[in-house]
Amino acid sequence: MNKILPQQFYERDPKIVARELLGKILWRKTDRGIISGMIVETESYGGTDDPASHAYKKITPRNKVMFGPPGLAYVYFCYGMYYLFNIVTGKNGIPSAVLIRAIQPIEGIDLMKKVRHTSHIKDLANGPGKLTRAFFIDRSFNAKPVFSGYLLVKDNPIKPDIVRKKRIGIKLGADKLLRFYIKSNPYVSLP
DNA sequence: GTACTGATACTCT
DNA sequence: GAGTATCAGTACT
Repeated sequence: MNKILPQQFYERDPKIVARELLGKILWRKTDRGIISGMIVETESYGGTDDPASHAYKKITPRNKVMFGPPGLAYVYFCYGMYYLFNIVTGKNGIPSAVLIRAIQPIEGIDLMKKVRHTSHIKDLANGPGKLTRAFFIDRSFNAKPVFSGYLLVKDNPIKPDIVRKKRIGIKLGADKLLRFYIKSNPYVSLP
């Protein structure tokens, strides 16, 4: 069994954490079974110099988790239908987070197919809104740690080839190279 | 195969 | 009251 990544893993610059999270395992226990997958795509948000970050302007009730201690989940509701799953990084008081954008399914594929109403494995979690549905993630996970409980990130010894690209779906700060994904992996959301 | 549009509800101003 | 770190379906070529 792979080791759970410790809280100190997240207590670093979000750009480093986003890169090192690639290839790691996202693990979820539900009352309908175990779900797991490899993280294949992430984006880094944060610092006070990133205009795309929710925490760019000031602290609000919604984004206060980003200012808190590292290793907590930041689940954000967007476009009326979708939850986006982030992990808070950096030291306590510094607002930053890593958005998990895509997962390669490993365990619980049949369960994901039922929830997602598709039989295409590639479409199960190749996008931030899709993966939260496939993993049963909702707002109740906001501010919950990812190093204990029913939603965990585990270590994985592989060393993937990493590509660095522009971020997706945002307006401000869109040209920053803060999106990372595993090279030639078919499960990323966009090439 | 690609391009465009509507759905939808929560949060901050 | 407006904007949003998106997805899926429809309409084309």
